[in-house]
Amino acid sequence: MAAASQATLNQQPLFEDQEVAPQMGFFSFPQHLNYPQLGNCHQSFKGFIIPPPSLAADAPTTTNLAETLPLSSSTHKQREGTIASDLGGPHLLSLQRSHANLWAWGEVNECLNRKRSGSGEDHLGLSTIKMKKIKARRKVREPRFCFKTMSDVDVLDDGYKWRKYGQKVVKNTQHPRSYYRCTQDNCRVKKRVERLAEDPRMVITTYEGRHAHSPSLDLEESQTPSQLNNFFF
DNA sequence: CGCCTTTGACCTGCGC
DNA sequence: GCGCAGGTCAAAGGCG
Repeated sequence: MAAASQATLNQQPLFEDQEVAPQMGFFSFPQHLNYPQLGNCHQSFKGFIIPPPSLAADAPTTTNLAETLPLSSSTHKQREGTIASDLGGPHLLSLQRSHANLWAWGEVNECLNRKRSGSGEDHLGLSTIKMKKIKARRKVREPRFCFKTMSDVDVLDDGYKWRKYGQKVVKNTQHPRSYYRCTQDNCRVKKRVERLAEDPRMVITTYEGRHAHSPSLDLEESQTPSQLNNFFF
């Protein structure tokens, strides 16, 4: 795997700018989410951690890397190039910064805020009230991870078996959002798939929760006990 | 027959 | 309290 992708959420971010580094990181598809099918292959799904959408009231529903990251152009281009070369194709892309991803962002931000001395508002202007609301909702939400890919097919082959349990037309979008649930017994992981309104070629996938089992492909093929031990933080 | 998708109804949270 | 929008349920039907 490329050196630039070595940093994960739990590791030292690869940023020169220490002011923004704690909030963002260049990472491989998070291992703790247990998607080896996505995270370990060459076209591993990588992206950028982007500040929570709730921190910017006028933030667009979705963003792209160039618009979002407060990095120097040279830094950005360098990383962008890394992504392109790693992918070797039109696959990978960026995390999405949407309402659907809000709880996940809240979780990331909460961790970051523990390191900071709190005041009425945090460094990015998030009000205490808003934070409380986010935390209140998070009580009933599993951690989420969201990313977008350019793909003709809606459902990515992540190694797990999913059963569709709902579809909903989302306001101001032409394409319906599909809801999937892991078919494994006792596994409550969910997945949402929708196409980007601005660019229907882009598929936005949101995972909610963590699998407590291995991908179905692994079950059928080779699986070692050590692999089974890697599912949790 | 079992598993899956479809789809309308229902539930829930949130903003006003 | 009301209405809206997102999320979920569950019955019905399709498919292998």
